[in-house]
Amino acid sequence: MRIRVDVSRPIYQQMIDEVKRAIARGELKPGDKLPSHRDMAQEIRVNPNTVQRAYREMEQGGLVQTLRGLGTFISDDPTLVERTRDEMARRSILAFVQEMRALGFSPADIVALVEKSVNEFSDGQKDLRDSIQGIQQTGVINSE
Amino acid sequence: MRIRVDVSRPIYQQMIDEVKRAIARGELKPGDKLPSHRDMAQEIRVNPNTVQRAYREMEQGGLVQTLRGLGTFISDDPTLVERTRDEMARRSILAFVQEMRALGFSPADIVALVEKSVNEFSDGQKDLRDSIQGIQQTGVINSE
Amino acid sequence: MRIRVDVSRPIYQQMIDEVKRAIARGELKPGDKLPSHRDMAQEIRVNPNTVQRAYREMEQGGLVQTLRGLGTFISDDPTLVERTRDEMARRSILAFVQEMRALGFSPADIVALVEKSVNEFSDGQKDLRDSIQGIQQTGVINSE
Amino acid sequence: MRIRVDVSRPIYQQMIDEVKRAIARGELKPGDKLPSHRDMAQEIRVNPNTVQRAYREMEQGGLVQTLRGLGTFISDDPTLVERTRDEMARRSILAFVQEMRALGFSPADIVALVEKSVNEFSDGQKDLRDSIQGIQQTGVINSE
DNA sequence: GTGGTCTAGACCACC
DNA sequence: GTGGTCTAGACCACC
Repeated sequence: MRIRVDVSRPIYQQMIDEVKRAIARGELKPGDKLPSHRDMAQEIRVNPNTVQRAYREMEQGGLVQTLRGLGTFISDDPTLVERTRDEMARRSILAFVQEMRALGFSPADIVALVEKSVNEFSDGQKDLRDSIQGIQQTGVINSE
Repeated sequence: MRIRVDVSRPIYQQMIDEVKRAIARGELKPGDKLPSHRDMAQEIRVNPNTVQRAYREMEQGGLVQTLRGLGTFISDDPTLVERTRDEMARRSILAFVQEMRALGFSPADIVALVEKSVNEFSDGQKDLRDSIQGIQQTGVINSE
Repeated sequence: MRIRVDVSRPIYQQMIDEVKRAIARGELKPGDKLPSHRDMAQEIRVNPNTVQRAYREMEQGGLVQTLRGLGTFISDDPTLVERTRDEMARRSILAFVQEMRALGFSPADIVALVEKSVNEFSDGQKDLRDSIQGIQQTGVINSE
Repeated sequence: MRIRVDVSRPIYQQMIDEVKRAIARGELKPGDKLPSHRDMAQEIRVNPNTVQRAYREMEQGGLVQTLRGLGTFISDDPTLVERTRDEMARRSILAFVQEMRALGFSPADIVALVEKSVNEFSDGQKDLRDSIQGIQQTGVINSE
């Protein structure tokens, strides 16, 4: 048996994922300005260096553009939203299918279960979301 | 935009989830003995009290049985594996569908993508698993 | 012959029993707030962790509800008082009948003795209570 | 609300009660010899002074007789068993009726409930006893 | 200020 | 050696 305890993903990676998710969902649009790393750091109560690292890696990945003295902006790339959405979706699907296979579900089972779940899933989503005990949050920032 | 940084789920809950996953996958079978809380604590480098709390809550949830002086054992309940598998699957599906909907995929999209993914999915993937998840682990224990 | 010396029930279990008794007697009502675990700990001179454990187990048992940052409250469940009263009564009766049987009294004796005692029992006895039990108490808290 | 936590009755009182219970049940008979206080202390892992105090108080209460150099013996009083049994029963009944009244049961309720319980209560007693989670024991001595 | 988690470590009961 | 209880105290999240 294997028991794993993760002490939590590195914060800068979590931040990158959150930005990607926001882009994919349309909550952040190309051209939008991110808070300065100092502001961001203060709001989510994280070391400014950590934010800077997240911004730096996002820049290297083409996700954002940093203009000295002006700030950091979501890249003005017309394919960005699409690409990000696909990446996030691919990751999601892969992890999901792997987990379900590991639990012993056949491909047919998985499809059937998702089909059933997706249909029951109408407007009540937002409410369902809160009822998931899964994720504890440390800091939440609300810009826009 | 919302940036969330999770501090990671409580260790004792992660431990419970890992045990549930192991049961659901058949890696832990009814009657199997878990390491003593002291051993487990040492191996995953966590305080014995934390392990004990995980064990205690699993006992209260009927997942394990504790015999004083003997140890803690996976419950010898014939429905346990099935029930646990179902619970884990339900959680997995719910989280997945919510994420995909948040990314803007329609129910039909989701089903189609899962269908496609599931078919491409052969057996060699087990190995890919560890390299993908990107989860920073503190301790890993391998018993049995 | 058997001489037993009990080290006394665990403190957290005694606390749970006391709360159940108070609910069953109507001294604590659904919606009532319990003292914060820190206050309670100080007043009955017990470690805050011990109180927290009692509160946590009561929450898991549906006896109380905990609202983060607000406090711990007796569950607002209409059946709670009734259910708790029944549980406490059942425990009381069972222990009593067992003791009497062990002392060699026949079922008929027991009923007769209780019948006699119950009739002699007027209302002034509430006051006698504390002077009789002979229980050494450490801390007593009086809220409300 | 009142929350009481008893740190446990004084051990010497518990010992006296256990001896009374054993006499009342016929497990200890007039003339029987009790272990020396040193032996008793060792077996139930209690300070010899504590045992000595219990023996002293039992002697003062006429329950036992101590013959220097010979030991401590259950009093050879023909009425002892009867008297002790009555005392234990009276205490039991009183505590029980008070508790039930405090829980809001009417005299008629109490009699009815006891009547019902006593009838369901046949031979399975010993087994029922173990299933009560109430009492934790520290030391158990088995003589005779 | 409220609850929640976690560590460190003592001491006990049952084997 | 196994689990169970408890203390002392740190640090965090949510108000």
